Amino acid sequence: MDYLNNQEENGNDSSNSVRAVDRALDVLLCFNAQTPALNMTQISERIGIHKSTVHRLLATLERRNFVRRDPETGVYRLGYRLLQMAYLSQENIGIRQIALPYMRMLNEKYRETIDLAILDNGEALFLDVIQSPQRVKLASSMGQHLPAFSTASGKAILAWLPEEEALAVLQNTNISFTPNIVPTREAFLEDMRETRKRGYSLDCEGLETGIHAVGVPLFRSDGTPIASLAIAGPAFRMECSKIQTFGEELLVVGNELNELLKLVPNL
Amino acid sequence: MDYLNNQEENGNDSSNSVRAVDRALDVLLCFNAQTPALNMTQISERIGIHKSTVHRLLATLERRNFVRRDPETGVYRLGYRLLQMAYLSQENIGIRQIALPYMRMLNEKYRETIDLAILDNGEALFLDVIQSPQRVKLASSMGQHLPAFSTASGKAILAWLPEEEALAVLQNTNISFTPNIVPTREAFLEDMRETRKRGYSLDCEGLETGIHAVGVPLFRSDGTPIASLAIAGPAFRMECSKIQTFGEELLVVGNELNELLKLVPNL
DNA sequence: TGGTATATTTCATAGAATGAAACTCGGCAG
DNA sequence: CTGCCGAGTTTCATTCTATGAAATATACCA
Repeated sequence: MDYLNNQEENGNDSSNSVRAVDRALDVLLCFNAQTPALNMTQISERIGIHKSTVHRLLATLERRNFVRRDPETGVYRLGYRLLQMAYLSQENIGIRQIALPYMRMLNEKYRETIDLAILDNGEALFLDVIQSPQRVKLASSMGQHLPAFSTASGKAILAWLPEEEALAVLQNTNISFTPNIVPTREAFLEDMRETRKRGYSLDCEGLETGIHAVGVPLFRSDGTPIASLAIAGPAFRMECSKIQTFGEELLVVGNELNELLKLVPNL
Repeated sequence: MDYLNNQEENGNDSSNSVRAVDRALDVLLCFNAQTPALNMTQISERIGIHKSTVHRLLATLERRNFVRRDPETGVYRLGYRLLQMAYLSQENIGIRQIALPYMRMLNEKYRETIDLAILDNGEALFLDVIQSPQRVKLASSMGQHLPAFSTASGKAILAWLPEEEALAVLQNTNISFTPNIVPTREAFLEDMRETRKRGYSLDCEGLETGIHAVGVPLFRSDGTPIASLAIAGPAFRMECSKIQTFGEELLVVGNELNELLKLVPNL
Protein backbone atom coordinates (compact mmCIF):
# COMPACT_ATOMS: atom_id res chain seq x y z
CA MET A 1 0.00 0.00 0.00
CA ASP A 2 1.10 3.44 -0.99
CA TYR A 3 -0.22 4.62 2.30
CA LEU A 4 2.36 2.85 4.41
CA ASN A 5 5.14 4.69 2.69
CA ASN A 6 3.41 7.90 3.44
CA GLN A 7 3.31 7.00 7.06
CA GLU A 8 7.06 6.52 7.20
CA GLU A 9 7.93 9.46 5.05
CA ASN A 10 6.11 11.80 7.32
CA GLY A 11 9.09 11.76 9.59
CA ASN A 12 7.66 9.06 11.76
CA ASP A 13 10.95 7.68 12.98
CA SER A 14 8.91 5.77 15.54
CA SER A 15 11.18 6.86 18.36
CA ASN A 16 9.40 9.07 20.82
CA SER A 17 6.03 8.48 19.26
CA VAL A 18 3.00 7.13 20.99
CA ARG A 19 1.80 4.27 18.88
CA ALA A 20 -1.86 4.41 19.79
CA VAL A 21 -1.95 8.13 19.02
CA ASP A 22 -0.09 7.63 15.77
CA ARG A 23 -2.66 5.08 14.74
CA ALA A 24 -5.53 7.36 15.70
CA LEU A 25 -4.04 10.06 13.51
CA ASP A 26 -3.72 7.48 10.73
CA VAL A 27 -7.41 6.87 11.09
CA LEU A 28 -8.16 10.57 10.73
CA LEU A 29 -5.87 10.89 7.73
CA CYS A 30 -7.67 8.05 5.97
CA PHE A 31 -10.39 10.48 5.08
CA ASN A 32 -9.74 12.61 2.04
CA ALA A 33 -11.50 14.31 -0.82
CA GLN A 34 -11.77 11.04 -2.74
CA THR A 35 -12.98 8.99 0.19
CA PRO A 36 -14.81 11.28 2.60
CA ALA A 37 -16.82 8.46 4.14
CA LEU A 38 -15.47 5.09 5.24
CA ASN A 39 -16.71 2.19 7.26
CA MET A 40 -14.69 0.46 9.93
CA THR A 41 -13.53 -2.37 7.72
CA GLN A 42 -12.29 -0.03 5.02
CA ILE A 43 -10.31 1.95 7.56
CA SER A 44 -8.93 -1.22 9.06
CA GLU A 45 -7.73 -2.38 5.62
CA ARG A 46 -6.24 0.98 4.68
CA ILE A 47 -4.04 1.38 7.69
CA GLY A 48 -3.48 -2.32 8.15
CA ILE A 49 -4.47 -2.75 11.75
CA HIS A 50 -6.94 -5.05 13.37
CA LYS A 51 -10.56 -4.01 13.12
CA SER A 52 -11.02 -4.45 16.81
CA THR A 53 -8.34 -1.84 17.39
CA VAL A 54 -9.87 0.47 14.81
CA HIS A 55 -13.17 0.07 16.56
CA ARG A 56 -11.72 1.35 19.81
CA LEU A 57 -9.86 4.19 18.13
CA LEU A 58 -13.00 5.31 16.33
CA ALA A 59 -15.01 5.15 19.54
CA THR A 60 -12.45 7.39 21.19
CA LEU A 61 -12.43 9.85 18.33
CA GLU A 62 -16.19 9.86 18.04
CA ARG A 63 -16.72 10.70 21.71
CA ARG A 64 -14.79 13.89 21.17
CA ASN A 65 -16.45 14.68 17.85
CA PHE A 66 -13.32 14.20 15.79
CA VAL A 67 -15.29 11.79 13.67
CA ARG A 68 -19.02 11.44 13.29
CA ARG A 69 -21.00 8.47 12.28
CA ASP A 70 -23.85 8.47 9.86
CA PRO A 71 -26.71 7.02 11.92
CA GLU A 72 -28.31 5.48 8.83
CA THR A 73 -25.46 3.86 6.99
CA GLY A 74 -22.95 3.54 9.79
CA VAL A 75 -20.11 5.07 7.80
CA TYR A 76 -17.73 7.43 9.48
CA ARG A 77 -16.85 10.97 8.38
CA LEU A 78 -14.64 13.64 9.80
CA GLY A 79 -16.33 15.44 12.67
CA TYR A 80 -17.27 18.97 13.51
CA ARG A 81 -14.57 19.34 16.11
CA LEU A 82 -12.08 19.69 13.26
CA LEU A 83 -13.94 22.64 11.84
CA GLN A 84 -13.99 24.24 15.24
CA MET A 85 -10.32 23.68 15.84
CA ALA A 86 -9.37 24.84 12.38
CA TYR A 87 -11.01 28.12 13.15
CA LEU A 88 -8.73 28.49 16.16
CA SER A 89 -5.63 27.40 14.32
CA GLN A 90 -6.25 29.78 11.49
CA GLU A 91 -7.26 32.81 13.53
CA ASN A 92 -3.83 32.91 15.01
CA ILE A 93 -1.67 32.89 12.00
CA GLY A 94 0.05 36.23 12.07
CA ILE A 95 0.65 36.50 8.38
CA ARG A 96 -3.03 36.05 7.70
CA GLN A 97 -3.97 39.11 9.71
CA ILE A 98 -1.37 41.20 7.99
CA ALA A 99 -2.16 40.07 4.49
CA LEU A 100 -5.94 40.27 4.77
CA PRO A 101 -6.36 44.00 4.05
CA TYR A 102 -4.13 43.66 1.00
CA MET A 103 -6.11 40.68 -0.17
CA ARG A 104 -9.35 42.59 0.16
CA MET A 105 -7.88 45.47 -1.76
CA LEU A 106 -6.71 43.20 -4.59
CA ASN A 107 -10.07 41.50 -4.63
CA GLU A 108 -11.92 44.78 -5.00
CA LYS A 109 -9.56 46.08 -7.63
CA TYR A 110 -9.36 43.05 -9.90
CA ARG A 111 -12.58 41.26 -8.96
CA GLU A 112 -10.79 37.91 -9.13
CA THR A 113 -10.14 35.26 -6.48
CA ILE A 114 -7.22 36.05 -4.15
CA ASP A 115 -5.34 33.21 -2.44
CA LEU A 116 -2.98 33.27 0.52
CA ALA A 117 -1.08 29.99 0.66
CA ILE A 118 1.76 28.31 2.51
CA LEU A 119 3.83 25.28 1.67
CA ASP A 120 2.76 22.31 3.75
CA ASN A 121 4.34 18.96 3.07
CA GLY A 122 4.97 19.70 -0.56
CA GLU A 123 1.52 20.99 -1.18
CA ALA A 124 0.14 24.49 -1.44
CA LEU A 125 -2.28 24.94 1.44
CA PHE A 126 -4.69 27.83 1.18
CA LEU A 127 -4.68 29.72 4.46
CA ASP A 128 -7.25 32.14 3.20
CA VAL A 129 -9.22 32.81 0.07
CA ILE A 130 -11.27 35.79 -0.96
CA GLN A 131 -13.59 34.75 -3.72
CA SER A 132 -14.15 36.74 -6.87
CA PRO A 133 -17.49 38.55 -6.80
CA GLN A 134 -18.11 37.52 -10.40
CA ARG A 135 -20.32 34.67 -11.46
CA VAL A 136 -17.62 32.65 -13.17
CA LYS A 137 -14.83 32.12 -10.69
CA LEU A 138 -12.53 29.66 -9.02
CA ALA A 139 -14.11 27.55 -6.33
CA SER A 140 -10.99 27.36 -4.21
CA SER A 141 -11.40 27.68 -0.48
CA MET A 142 -9.56 27.88 2.79
CA GLY A 143 -7.93 24.63 3.84
CA GLN A 144 -7.80 23.23 0.34
CA HIS A 145 -4.45 21.84 -0.75
CA LEU A 146 -3.08 21.38 -4.23
CA PRO A 147 0.26 20.17 -5.60
CA ALA A 148 2.76 22.98 -5.12
CA PHE A 149 4.65 22.49 -8.39
CA SER A 150 1.65 23.06 -10.60
CA THR A 151 0.01 26.07 -9.02
CA ALA A 152 1.05 29.70 -9.05
CA SER A 153 0.65 29.78 -5.27
CA GLY A 154 3.01 26.87 -4.77
CA LYS A 155 5.57 27.87 -7.34
CA ALA A 156 5.84 31.38 -5.89
CA ILE A 157 7.21 29.79 -2.72
CA LEU A 158 9.24 26.99 -4.32
CA ALA A 159 11.12 29.35 -6.62
CA TRP A 160 12.67 31.20 -3.70
CA LEU A 161 13.65 28.11 -1.77
CA PRO A 162 17.09 26.56 -2.24
CA GLU A 163 16.88 24.53 -5.46
CA GLU A 164 17.51 21.21 -3.75
CA GLU A 165 14.60 21.81 -1.38
CA ALA A 166 12.29 22.68 -4.25
CA LEU A 167 13.40 19.57 -6.12
CA ALA A 168 12.75 17.45 -3.07
CA VAL A 169 9.16 18.58 -3.21
CA LEU A 170 8.94 17.56 -6.85
CA GLN A 171 10.50 14.18 -6.11
CA ASN A 172 8.31 13.32 -3.13
CA THR A 173 5.16 13.35 -5.15
CA ASN A 174 3.08 11.66 -2.54
CA ILE A 175 0.05 13.51 -3.76
CA SER A 176 -2.94 11.31 -3.18
CA PHE A 177 -4.21 11.28 -6.74
CA THR A 178 -1.50 12.30 -9.13
CA PRO A 179 -2.39 15.29 -11.27
CA ASN A 180 -2.05 14.88 -14.99
CA ILE A 181 0.99 17.08 -15.30
CA VAL A 182 4.11 16.51 -13.23
CA PRO A 183 6.86 18.53 -14.91
CA THR A 184 10.22 17.03 -15.68
CA ARG A 185 13.12 17.98 -13.49
CA GLU A 186 14.56 20.24 -16.18
CA ALA A 187 11.31 21.95 -17.08
CA PHE A 188 10.66 22.53 -13.41
CA LEU A 189 14.08 24.08 -12.74
CA GLU A 190 13.76 26.25 -15.80
CA ASP A 191 10.34 27.42 -14.62
CA MET A 192 11.78 28.23 -11.20
CA ARG A 193 14.58 30.29 -12.70
CA GLU A 194 12.27 32.24 -14.95
CA THR A 195 9.96 32.84 -12.03
CA ARG A 196 12.79 34.29 -9.96
CA LYS A 197 13.84 36.52 -12.84
CA ARG A 198 10.28 37.65 -13.43
CA GLY A 199 9.57 38.16 -9.73
CA TYR A 200 6.22 36.39 -9.83
CA SER A 201 5.06 32.88 -10.66
CA LEU A 202 2.78 32.00 -13.52
CA ASP A 203 0.37 29.17 -13.92
CA CYS A 204 -1.41 28.87 -17.23
CA GLU A 205 -3.60 25.82 -17.09
CA GLY A 206 -0.89 23.86 -15.27
CA LEU A 207 -3.25 21.84 -13.12
CA GLU A 208 -6.60 22.42 -14.70
CA THR A 209 -7.42 23.82 -18.09
CA GLY A 210 -9.17 27.14 -18.11
CA ILE A 211 -7.41 28.50 -15.04
CA HIS A 212 -4.75 31.16 -15.09
CA ALA A 213 -2.97 32.51 -12.04
CA VAL A 214 -0.06 34.64 -10.91
CA GLY A 215 1.63 34.58 -7.51
CA VAL A 216 4.26 36.43 -5.51
CA PRO A 217 6.29 35.14 -2.56
CA LEU A 218 6.04 36.48 0.97
CA PHE A 219 9.16 36.34 3.11
CA ARG A 220 9.90 36.02 6.76
CA SER A 221 12.23 38.68 8.17
CA ASP A 222 15.15 36.26 7.78
CA GLY A 223 14.48 35.97 4.05
CA THR A 224 12.92 32.52 3.84
CA PRO A 225 9.83 32.36 1.69
CA ILE A 226 6.93 31.27 3.88
CA ALA A 227 3.81 32.08 1.93
CA SER A 228 2.46 33.42 -1.31
CA LEU A 229 -0.21 35.75 -2.51
CA ALA A 230 -1.91 34.87 -5.78
CA ILE A 231 -4.59 36.07 -8.14
CA ALA A 232 -6.45 33.36 -9.98
CA GLY A 233 -9.27 33.40 -12.45
CA PRO A 234 -10.76 31.88 -15.54
CA ALA A 235 -8.45 31.97 -18.54
CA PHE A 236 -10.84 34.03 -20.63
CA ARG A 237 -10.64 36.95 -18.20
CA MET A 238 -6.95 36.54 -17.42
CA GLU A 239 -5.58 36.24 -20.93
CA CYS A 240 -1.86 35.75 -21.45
CA SER A 241 -1.60 39.31 -22.71
CA LYS A 242 -3.18 40.78 -19.59
CA ILE A 243 -1.58 38.40 -17.15
CA GLN A 244 1.70 40.29 -17.26
CA THR A 245 -0.03 43.42 -15.99
CA PHE A 246 -1.59 41.39 -13.19
CA GLY A 247 1.80 40.00 -12.27
CA GLU A 248 3.52 43.34 -12.19
CA GLU A 249 0.81 44.95 -10.12
CA LEU A 250 0.83 42.00 -7.74
CA LEU A 251 4.57 42.45 -7.45
CA VAL A 252 4.10 46.00 -6.19
CA VAL A 253 1.62 44.86 -3.56
CA GLY A 254 3.92 41.98 -2.66
CA ASN A 255 6.85 44.31 -2.10
CA GLU A 256 4.82 46.56 0.13
CA LEU A 257 3.53 43.63 2.14
CA ASN A 258 7.01 42.20 2.44
CA GLU A 259 8.29 45.47 3.87
CA LEU A 260 5.59 45.19 6.49
CA LEU A 261 6.44 41.57 7.24
CA LYS A 262 10.07 42.49 7.91
CA LEU A 263 8.90 44.39 10.95
CA VAL A 264 7.13 41.39 12.40
CA PRO A 265 9.46 39.13 14.37
CA ASN A 266 7.78 35.76 14.78
CA LEU A 267 5.96 34.25 11.84
CA MET B 1 -9.92 21.84 37.71
CA ASP B 2 -12.97 22.66 35.66
CA TYR B 3 -11.29 20.88 32.83
CA LEU B 4 -11.43 17.47 34.36
CA ASN B 5 -15.20 17.66 34.65
CA ASN B 6 -15.35 18.55 31.04
CA GLN B 7 -13.42 15.45 30.18
CA GLU B 8 -15.91 13.25 31.93
CA GLU B 9 -18.98 15.08 30.73
CA ASN B 10 -17.99 14.60 27.14
CA GLY B 11 -19.33 11.11 27.39
CA ASN B 12 -15.96 9.65 28.17
CA ASP B 13 -17.20 6.67 30.10
CA SER B 14 -13.64 5.37 29.86
CA SER B 15 -14.83 2.00 28.66
CA ASN B 16 -13.73 1.29 25.14
CA SER B 17 -11.49 4.33 24.99
CA VAL B 18 -7.85 4.33 24.22
CA ARG B 19 -6.21 6.28 26.98
CA ALA B 20 -3.22 7.53 25.05
CA VAL B 21 -5.46 8.80 22.29
CA ASP B 22 -7.82 10.40 24.74
CA ARG B 23 -4.93 12.24 26.27
CA ALA B 24 -3.66 13.37 22.89
CA LEU B 25 -7.10 14.79 22.13
CA ASP B 26 -7.00 16.50 25.53
CA VAL B 27 -3.78 18.12 24.44
CA LEU B 28 -5.37 19.40 21.24
CA LEU B 29 -8.42 20.67 23.09
CA CYS B 30 -6.22 22.69 25.45
CA PHE B 31 -5.87 25.27 22.75
CA ASN B 32 -8.69 27.74 22.47
CA ALA B 33 -9.41 31.31 21.52
CA GLN B 34 -8.18 32.56 24.90
CA THR B 35 -5.02 30.48 24.95
CA PRO B 36 -3.97 29.84 21.36
CA ALA B 37 -0.34 29.22 22.30
CA LEU B 38 0.92 27.08 25.16
CA ASN B 39 4.21 25.62 26.23
CA MET B 40 4.70 22.06 27.35
CA THR B 41 4.55 22.80 31.04
CA GLN B 42 1.29 24.71 30.71
CA ILE B 43 -0.30 21.86 28.82
CA SER B 44 0.99 19.38 31.33
CA GLU B 45 -0.59 21.39 34.16
CA ARG B 46 -3.89 21.87 32.37
CA ILE B 47 -4.58 18.26 31.68
CA GLY B 48 -2.81 17.00 34.76
CA ILE B 49 -0.44 14.49 33.25
CA HIS B 50 3.30 14.14 33.53
CA LYS B 51 5.31 16.47 31.37
CA SER B 52 7.31 13.58 30.01
CA THR B 53 4.10 12.09 28.67
CA VAL B 54 2.98 15.39 27.24
CA HIS B 55 6.33 15.69 25.56
CA ARG B 56 5.80 12.42 23.73
CA LEU B 57 2.22 13.24 22.81
CA LEU B 58 3.27 16.60 21.42
CA ALA B 59 6.07 15.02 19.44
CA THR B 60 3.60 12.60 17.92
CA LEU B 61 1.13 15.35 17.07
CA GLU B 62 3.83 17.61 15.72
CA ARG B 63 5.18 14.99 13.31
CA ARG B 64 1.81 14.88 11.66
CA ASN B 65 1.33 18.65 11.73
CA PHE B 66 -1.54 18.58 14.16
CA VAL B 67 0.41 21.03 16.27
CA ARG B 68 3.24 23.30 15.24
CA ARG B 69 5.94 24.76 17.33
CA ASP B 70 7.14 28.31 17.23
CA PRO B 71 10.86 27.92 16.48
CA GLU B 72 11.71 31.10 18.40
CA THR B 73 9.74 30.84 21.59
CA GLY B 74 9.10 27.10 21.66
CA VAL B 75 5.38 27.47 22.31
CA TYR B 76 2.97 25.14 20.60
CA ARG B 77 -0.03 26.11 18.48
CA LEU B 78 -2.58 24.15 16.54
CA GLY B 79 -1.16 22.96 13.24
CA TYR B 80 -2.05 23.31 9.61
CA ARG B 81 -3.26 19.75 9.32
CA LEU B 82 -6.39 20.82 11.13
CA LEU B 83 -7.16 23.44 8.53
CA GLN B 84 -6.67 20.89 5.83
CA MET B 85 -8.88 18.32 7.47
CA ALA B 86 -11.56 20.86 8.29
CA TYR B 87 -11.79 21.58 4.61
CA LEU B 88 -12.52 17.93 3.98
CA SER B 89 -14.97 17.61 6.84
CA GLN B 90 -16.89 20.65 5.74
CA GLU B 91 -16.96 19.94 2.02
CA ASN B 92 -19.00 16.87 2.66
CA ILE B 93 -21.79 18.18 4.74
CA GLY B 94 -24.85 17.68 2.61
CA ILE B 95 -26.88 20.44 4.09
CA ARG B 96 -24.17 22.94 3.30
CA GLN B 97 -24.34 22.21 -0.41
CA ILE B 98 -28.09 22.54 -0.45
CA ALA B 99 -28.25 25.71 1.59
CA LEU B 100 -25.43 27.53 -0.18
CA PRO B 101 -27.41 28.89 -3.15
CA TYR B 102 -30.09 30.17 -0.79
CA MET B 103 -27.45 31.79 1.39
CA ARG B 104 -25.95 33.52 -1.61
CA MET B 105 -29.34 34.73 -2.65
CA LEU B 106 -30.09 36.13 0.80
CA ASN B 107 -26.67 37.73 0.91
CA GLU B 108 -27.22 39.49 -2.39
CA LYS B 109 -30.70 40.59 -1.48
CA TYR B 110 -30.10 41.93 2.02
CA ARG B 111 -26.39 42.62 1.86
CA GLU B 112 -25.96 41.33 5.41
CA THR B 113 -23.97 38.40 6.80
CA ILE B 114 -25.68 35.01 6.36
CA ASP B 115 -24.87 32.18 8.77
CA LEU B 116 -25.51 28.45 8.47
CA ALA B 117 -25.11 26.84 11.88
CA ILE B 118 -25.60 23.54 13.65
CA LEU B 119 -25.83 22.68 17.31
CA ASP B 120 -22.61 21.10 18.52
CA ASN B 121 -22.24 20.31 22.18
CA GLY B 122 -24.54 23.11 23.25
CA GLU B 123 -22.90 25.66 21.09
CA ALA B 124 -23.86 27.14 17.76
CA LEU B 125 -21.18 26.10 15.29
CA PHE B 126 -21.03 28.04 12.05
CA LEU B 127 -20.79 25.58 9.18
CA ASP B 128 -20.67 28.36 6.68
CA VAL B 129 -20.77 32.12 6.59
CA ILE B 130 -21.27 34.50 3.72
CA GLN B 131 -20.06 37.90 4.78
CA SER B 132 -21.94 41.09 4.16
CA PRO B 133 -20.41 43.07 1.32
CA GLN B 134 -20.79 46.26 3.36
CA ARG B 135 -17.99 47.91 5.29
CA VAL B 136 -19.59 47.59 8.69
CA LYS B 137 -20.43 43.95 9.24
CA LEU B 138 -20.16 40.98 11.51
CA ALA B 139 -16.81 39.30 11.58
CA SER B 140 -18.17 35.83 12.11
CA SER B 141 -16.59 33.02 10.22
CA MET B 142 -16.80 29.33 9.47
CA GLY B 143 -15.85 27.12 12.38
CA GLN B 144 -16.55 29.75 14.98
CA HIS B 145 -18.72 28.64 17.89
CA LEU B 146 -20.85 30.73 20.18
CA PRO B 147 -23.25 29.91 23.03
CA ALA B 148 -26.44 28.58 21.50
CA PHE B 149 -28.87 30.19 23.93
CA SER B 150 -27.82 33.74 23.19
CA THR B 151 -27.58 33.73 19.41
CA ALA B 152 -30.32 33.73 16.82
CA SER B 153 -28.59 30.82 15.10
CA GLY B 154 -28.58 28.72 18.24
CA LYS B 155 -32.06 29.61 19.42
CA ALA B 156 -33.58 28.76 16.03
CA ILE B 157 -32.50 25.17 16.64
CA LEU B 158 -33.12 25.00 20.39
CA ALA B 159 -36.71 26.24 20.09
CA TRP B 160 -37.71 23.25 18.00
CA LEU B 161 -36.02 20.68 20.18
CA PRO B 162 -37.94 18.99 23.00
CA GLU B 163 -37.93 21.49 25.87
CA GLU B 164 -35.95 19.24 28.18
CA GLU B 165 -33.18 18.92 25.61
CA ALA B 166 -33.05 22.66 25.12
CA LEU B 167 -32.92 23.18 28.88
CA ALA B 168 -30.10 20.67 29.18
CA VAL B 169 -28.09 22.90 26.88
CA LEU B 170 -28.79 25.89 29.09
CA GLN B 171 -27.85 23.92 32.20
CA ASN B 172 -24.60 22.49 30.87
CA THR B 173 -23.07 25.89 30.44
CA ASN B 174 -19.59 24.55 29.97
CA ILE B 175 -18.80 27.49 27.73
CA SER B 176 -15.15 28.32 28.15
CA PHE B 177 -15.59 31.96 29.13
CA THR B 178 -19.07 32.66 30.31
CA PRO B 179 -20.84 35.38 28.37
CA ASN B 180 -22.35 38.21 30.36
CA ILE B 181 -25.92 37.14 29.81
CA VAL B 182 -27.10 33.64 30.65
CA PRO B 183 -30.90 33.86 30.70
CA THR B 184 -32.91 32.46 33.58
CA ARG B 185 -34.72 29.21 33.03
CA GLU B 186 -38.07 31.00 32.81
CA ALA B 187 -36.92 33.75 30.46
CA PHE B 188 -35.33 31.13 28.26
CA LEU B 189 -38.45 28.98 28.05
CA GLU B 190 -40.58 32.01 27.35
CA ASP B 191 -38.20 33.03 24.57
CA MET B 192 -38.36 29.54 23.09
CA ARG B 193 -42.15 29.57 23.09
CA GLU B 194 -42.37 32.96 21.47
CA THR B 195 -39.83 31.87 18.89
CA ARG B 196 -41.91 28.85 17.98
CA LYS B 197 -45.03 30.98 17.69
CA ARG B 198 -43.22 33.55 15.59
CA GLY B 199 -41.53 30.95 13.42
CA TYR B 200 -38.11 32.57 13.60
CA SER B 201 -35.67 33.36 16.40
CA LEU B 202 -34.60 36.84 17.36
CA ASP B 203 -31.43 38.07 18.92
CA CYS B 204 -31.23 41.72 19.77
CA GLU B 205 -27.90 42.35 21.39
CA GLY B 206 -28.14 39.12 23.34
CA LEU B 207 -24.47 38.30 23.25
CA GLU B 208 -22.88 41.49 22.09
CA THR B 209 -24.36 44.94 21.96
CA GLY B 210 -24.85 46.38 18.52
CA ILE B 211 -25.70 43.09 16.89
CA HIS B 212 -29.15 42.07 15.74
CA ALA B 213 -30.01 38.79 14.11
CA VAL B 214 -32.90 36.58 13.02
CA GLY B 215 -32.80 32.84 12.37
CA VAL B 216 -34.98 30.02 11.08
CA PRO B 217 -34.64 26.30 11.78
CA LEU B 218 -33.81 23.70 9.16
CA PHE B 219 -35.21 20.23 9.65
CA ARG B 220 -34.19 16.73 8.75
CA SER B 221 -36.80 14.72 6.88
CA ASP B 222 -37.83 13.12 10.19
CA GLY B 223 -38.64 16.52 11.64
CA THR B 224 -35.70 17.04 14.00
CA PRO B 225 -34.12 20.49 13.78
CA ILE B 226 -30.52 20.05 12.69
CA ALA B 227 -29.40 23.47 11.56
CA SER B 228 -30.37 27.08 11.21
CA LEU B 229 -30.10 29.85 8.71
CA ALA B 230 -29.62 33.34 10.07
CA ILE B 231 -29.20 36.92 8.96
CA ALA B 232 -27.06 39.05 11.22
CA GLY B 233 -25.97 42.64 11.04
CA PRO B 234 -25.21 45.79 12.97
CA ALA B 235 -28.17 47.05 14.98
CA PHE B 236 -28.33 50.36 13.16
CA ARG B 237 -29.09 48.64 9.86
CA MET B 238 -31.32 45.96 11.33
CA GLU B 239 -33.56 48.10 13.51
CA CYS B 240 -36.25 46.47 15.57
CA SER B 241 -38.86 47.89 13.22
CA LYS B 242 -37.27 46.35 10.15
CA ILE B 243 -36.23 43.12 11.78
CA GLN B 244 -39.74 41.73 11.55
CA THR B 245 -39.63 42.05 7.78
CA PHE B 246 -36.29 40.27 7.74
CA GLY B 247 -37.70 37.49 9.85
CA GLU B 248 -40.75 36.97 7.72
CA GLU B 249 -38.79 36.93 4.50
CA LEU B 250 -36.30 34.53 6.02
CA LEU B 251 -39.20 32.33 6.99
CA VAL B 252 -40.28 32.06 3.36
CA VAL B 253 -36.79 31.04 2.30
CA GLY B 254 -36.60 28.65 5.22
CA ASN B 255 -39.82 26.94 4.21
CA GLU B 256 -38.66 26.52 0.67
CA LEU B 257 -35.33 25.12 1.79
CA ASN B 258 -37.05 22.77 4.22
CA GLU B 259 -39.21 21.39 1.43
CA LEU B 260 -36.00 20.62 -0.42
CA LEU B 261 -34.39 19.02 2.61
CA LYS B 262 -37.35 16.65 3.00
CA LEU B 263 -36.31 15.02 -0.25
CA VAL B 264 -32.79 14.34 0.97
CA PRO B 265 -32.55 11.14 2.96
CA ASN B 266 -29.31 11.20 4.94
CA LEU B 267 -28.30 14.39 6.65
C1' DT C 1 -34.48 -19.77 7.08
C1' DG C 2 -29.68 -19.73 6.57
C1' DG C 3 -25.69 -17.27 4.92
C1' DT C 4 -22.75 -13.42 4.54
C1' DA C 5 -20.76 -9.16 5.83
C1' DT C 6 -20.20 -6.16 9.25
C1' DA C 7 -19.83 -4.54 14.00
C1' DT C 8 -19.04 -5.45 18.89
C1' DT C 9 -17.47 -7.77 23.10
C1' DT C 10 -14.42 -10.68 25.69
C1' DC C 11 -10.06 -11.97 27.32
C1' DA C 12 -5.17 -13.49 27.99
C1' DT C 13 -0.87 -11.75 26.86
C1' DA C 14 2.88 -8.87 25.12
C1' DG C 15 4.94 -5.04 25.16
C1' DA C 16 3.75 -0.22 24.94
C1' DA C 17 3.00 3.80 27.55
C1' DT C 18 4.05 5.71 31.67
C1' DG C 19 6.26 8.71 35.36
C1' DA C 20 10.31 9.16 38.39
C1' DA C 21 14.56 10.66 38.12
C1' DA C 22 18.60 12.08 35.88
C1' DC C 23 20.38 15.06 32.53
C1' DT C 24 20.92 19.10 29.33
C1' DC C 25 20.51 23.65 28.09
C1' DG C 26 20.01 28.58 28.41
C1' DG C 27 19.03 32.59 30.90
C1' DC C 28 19.58 35.44 34.82
C1' DA C 29 21.25 37.32 39.08
C1' DG C 30 24.33 37.64 42.52
C1' DC D 1 32.21 33.99 36.47
C1' DT D 2 29.36 30.82 38.69
C1' DG D 3 25.55 28.72 40.46
C1' DC D 4 20.62 28.65 40.48
C1' DC D 5 16.30 28.12 38.26
C1' DG D 6 12.97 26.87 34.86
C1' DA D 7 12.03 24.51 30.83
C1' DG D 8 12.74 20.73 27.90
C1' DT D 9 14.62 16.09 26.90
C1' DT D 10 16.26 11.35 27.66
C1' DT D 11 16.57 7.04 30.13
C1' DC D 12 14.71 3.06 32.15
C1' DA D 13 12.21 -0.33 35.12
C1' DT D 14 7.55 -1.37 36.04
C1' DT D 15 2.72 -1.61 35.41
C1' DC D 16 -1.19 -1.79 33.29
C1' DT D 17 -2.88 -0.52 28.88
C1' DA D 18 -3.57 -1.56 24.23
C1' DT D 19 -3.75 -5.29 21.39
C1' DG D 20 -5.56 -9.06 18.20
C1' DA D 21 -7.67 -13.69 18.12
C1' DA D 22 -11.79 -15.56 18.62
C1' DA D 23 -16.42 -15.62 19.94
C1' DT D 24 -20.72 -13.23 19.76
C1' DA D 25 -24.13 -10.09 17.98
C1' DT D 26 -26.53 -7.68 14.47
C1' DA D 27 -28.23 -6.57 9.99
C1' DC D 28 -29.18 -7.56 5.49
C1' DC D 29 -30.17 -10.40 1.55
C1' DA D 30 -31.27 -14.51 -0.89
